[in-house]
Amino acid sequence: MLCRSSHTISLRSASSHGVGIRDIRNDRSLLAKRSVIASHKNPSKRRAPRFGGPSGSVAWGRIVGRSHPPRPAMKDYLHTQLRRVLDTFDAVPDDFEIELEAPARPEHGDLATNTALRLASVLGDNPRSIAETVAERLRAQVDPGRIKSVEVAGPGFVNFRYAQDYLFDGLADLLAEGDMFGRTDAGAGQRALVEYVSANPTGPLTVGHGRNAVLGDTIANLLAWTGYDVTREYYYNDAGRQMRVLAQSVRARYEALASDVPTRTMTLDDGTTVEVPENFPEDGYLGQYIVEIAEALHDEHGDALLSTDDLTPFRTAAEEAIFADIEQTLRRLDVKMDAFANEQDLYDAGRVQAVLDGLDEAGVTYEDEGALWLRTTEFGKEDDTVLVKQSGEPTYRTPDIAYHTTKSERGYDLMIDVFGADHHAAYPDVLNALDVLGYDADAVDIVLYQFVTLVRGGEPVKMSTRRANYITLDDLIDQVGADVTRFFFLMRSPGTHLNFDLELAEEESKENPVFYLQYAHARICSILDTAEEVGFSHDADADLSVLTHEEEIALIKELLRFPQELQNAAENRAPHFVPNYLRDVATAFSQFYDNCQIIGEEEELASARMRLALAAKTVLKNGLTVLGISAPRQM
RNA sequence: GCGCCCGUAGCUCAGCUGGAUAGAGCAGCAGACUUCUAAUCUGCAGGCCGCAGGUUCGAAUCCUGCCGGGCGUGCCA
Repeated sequence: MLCRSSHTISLRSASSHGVGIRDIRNDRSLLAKRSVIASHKNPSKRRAPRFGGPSGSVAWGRIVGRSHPPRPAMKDYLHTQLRRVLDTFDAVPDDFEIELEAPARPEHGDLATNTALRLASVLGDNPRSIAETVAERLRAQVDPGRIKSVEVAGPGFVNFRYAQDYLFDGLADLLAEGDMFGRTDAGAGQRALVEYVSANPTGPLTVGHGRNAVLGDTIANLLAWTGYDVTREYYYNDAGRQMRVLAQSVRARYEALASDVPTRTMTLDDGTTVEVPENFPEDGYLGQYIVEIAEALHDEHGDALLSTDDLTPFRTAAEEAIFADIEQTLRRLDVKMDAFANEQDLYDAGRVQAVLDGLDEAGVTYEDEGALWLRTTEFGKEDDTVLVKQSGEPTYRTPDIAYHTTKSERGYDLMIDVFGADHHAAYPDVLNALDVLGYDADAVDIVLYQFVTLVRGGEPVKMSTRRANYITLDDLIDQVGADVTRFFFLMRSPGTHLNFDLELAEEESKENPVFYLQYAHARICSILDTAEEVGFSHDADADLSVLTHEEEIALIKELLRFPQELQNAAENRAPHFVPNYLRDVATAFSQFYDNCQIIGEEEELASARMRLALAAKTVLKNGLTVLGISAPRQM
């Protein structure tokens, strides 16, 4: 009796006039989250108001990408110069792509190109001699104020060395830009939607959700820093089986509180047993938080809810309580959301129906064994996929497709989904369906991350989701702190399986790489303060050209890479580039600090070094900000 | 079986849109604090880049086939 579908699709009508949705439940969740979907009920409108808008999206903070055109990067400059040279060769194809990169070894210069090597077969000449010609022509046209030398080396590389004035100009720009340094405009004028977390409100966030949240939040930051107008969105399923079982779980606990209810013994997957109230669902949620929600309901309503068959009060109470918990956890991690979207609104707005109609019109669905199928075999899958179950209830995939159509219609140029590896089989269906329905599936980009395994002293931590005796994301933050948690999730590529050793994280938090970065920042703050206390000062027109020490030059070069690093990280959806780069910055600063004094030097040099230290602090601060990690003034 | 991810130093991982002598952190060994934060720095040691073929002037990187681990392959989400 408790087990009624919220959404029943009649297949009889599906085959002829398109499916109809009988929505038995009209009393929508009372959640404070207002929907982004409700305002897009009209599918014919392909363009939605700019983000925020009448949807009244809920936010607790956002970063809006402010565009700040940087001075043309050296890479771009040399790219142009090289292109001009290549145009003087007849046989070079127009679409030949010039590659410029920073060599691994400093003796190979600051930038290098393999152009001659790659042209050897095309031009039928040996790479060395092509390189000589290219280098010679470049030398004749390149601005000596920017490029000090153009040399041929190795098998035929052309290596470039920066003129020192270029470095000093760059450093001055960096300082002038301050907390804007690093921002670029590749995404200017474009809108991006990043969907992440998207955990259903059935329990506390897990460590896996944490990886998702931190990855998504940081990718959103990166896009904002590269000029995109970014919206951060959380989607959850509140209309399906999961929430029903959740409500049933709460109800069973509530009944046990309100009256004497017989218990029964339930056997779990791992063979252990647990005593539950008689009416507790077979696949119910066993966590203590369910009991607490039931207790709160009982405190408020007494036994009054015993008489109703309606699950709504239980579901609503659970959803509200759990979402409050989830938001609290996300806040601790400084994970920001602009908007929430839910499944129920998609039904209410007719969007699920519209998808089924559209797919039907496209002829990619059929009815069999009482279910409605999507012909995924035509997209290269082994089997077709069920869209609507025999019970008349759509599978999660169907509203998922509908949700993505609403994203497209809201006019985003780029849509990123952050999914756990367990979703990799599902998202191709969504993309293919979008394509069939006439949406631009190419604008959707999926970031898949591998699972997190908690390890203690080399041994995997045994966790049972069923029992809810797992270490939650909150627990993890309690143990190692928000900064370490974020950093750990960000320092490795999403594609690699993450072994999170709790013992190591607790014991060695002092040795944790995140402290290395924070320490460098704090140290700079202290150095600058101390220098000022003893009477040194610096201002914007300090002469930077006195910075000629090897470590000073190396540090400047490292700092100037920052905008490009952020851009690479954003383009590749690879947040882990940033911690890796920042470690190099911190190292370069420490080496500078080790070799170069401020206090005790003559005033001009001291001022210039203070400016350089300030620049390093700026890059560390900005980088940590992108990562959502604090940059303390002292440690 | 099929699909996707992973396999690099003792450990955890970068590097993978092909480039020059394969890197970092931790662990190990040896050094550096009367000096602006030693949570730091310097040096040493540590590698058939899972295996075998192939493509290329050049392969950790691309292709094929194996081996090993993970995740999928639900009318669960």
